[in-house]
Amino acid sequence: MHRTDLIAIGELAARTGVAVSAIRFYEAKGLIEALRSGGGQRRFLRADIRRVSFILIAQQLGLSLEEIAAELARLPAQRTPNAADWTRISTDLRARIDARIFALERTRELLDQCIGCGCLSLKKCGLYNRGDKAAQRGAGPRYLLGDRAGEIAEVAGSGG
Amino acid sequence: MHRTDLIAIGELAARTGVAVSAIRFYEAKGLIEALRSGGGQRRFLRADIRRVSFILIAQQLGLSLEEIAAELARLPAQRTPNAADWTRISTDLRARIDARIFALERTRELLDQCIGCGCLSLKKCGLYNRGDKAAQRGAGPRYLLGDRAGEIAEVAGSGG
DNA sequence: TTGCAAGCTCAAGTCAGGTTTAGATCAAGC
DNA sequence: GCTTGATCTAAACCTGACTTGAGCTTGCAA
Repeated sequence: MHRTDLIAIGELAARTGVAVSAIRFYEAKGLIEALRSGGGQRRFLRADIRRVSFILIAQQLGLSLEEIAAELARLPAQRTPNAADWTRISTDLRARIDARIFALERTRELLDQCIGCGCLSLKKCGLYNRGDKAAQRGAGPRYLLGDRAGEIAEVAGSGG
Repeated sequence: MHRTDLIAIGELAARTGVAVSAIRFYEAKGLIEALRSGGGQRRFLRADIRRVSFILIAQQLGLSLEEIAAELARLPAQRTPNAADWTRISTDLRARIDARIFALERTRELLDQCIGCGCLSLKKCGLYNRGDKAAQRGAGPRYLLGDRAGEIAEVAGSGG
């Protein structure tokens, strides 16, 4: 542990490619924690570079910040995720990807049937009927309920 | 053409499973058009049931309302999309699905490599380096730039 | 004719994931 | 000691896709 083990927010930003404002935002959301200098400036551990990079990866895989926070909360605070942690987490993530691929393949099948018939029929079209189910889930913006990525998986999974 | 060829907003909502407020919203955005009754209430053509169902399907495939509006604008106004229209459009959509599946498969490959090594390394990790690129795209919420669904396709497509 | 569900408009609110701005303070080099 | 650049906080703003609410009108059936 050298004295340079603590880094400023600007360096963390530079190292991860994330904007300074985003890092503050992540801290506010509880995804990362910061120590403070005498003058009140944030000081991060080098380990936080990995934490932030994990956030970026998980985001790419479609997790919301809330879900990411939940994953990170399972790690010992302020510790770099080690190989075992990462294996567990990334195995979970892989299952998500598998589900999304499966759902898209199912969507493609349905679409192929649609291309064939050209009907866009409310009664018969598998694609439409999935949308219909989604719409009947109740109030609230469907977008926010996860219909962008998650919905397709769920509906296809439940046998449309 | 019976006299019941025109339907009220409530019926359109019921037939499509979309909230009345959402239909008004779509009209405001120019995705659909409404005639008006003597008293000023909206009256839709039955064909609009198909238009709305198309909106739902396209949304499931990740198109924004703006993109959907663009697709719909290419159709003759107030006409039911016919088989030829639908074939063209759905073939386009199929290409999108293919791209997304491909991108996810690539992501899965990278993740599998990661599971093996457990490094989460900034230098070596394919997943992380993609995130890094995304972060460097400039200002604005990455989420809104299409990184939720589109980004993965683009980055993987451009040869990672 | 009355009663009430369904419809109308317009403005404002919501949610995620941040960015931007303003005005003040800190840290470091010369 | 001074200047300059980095950082601080708090609040406002942004996009997309809607919903909610207030206050008022239509339309249809009994």
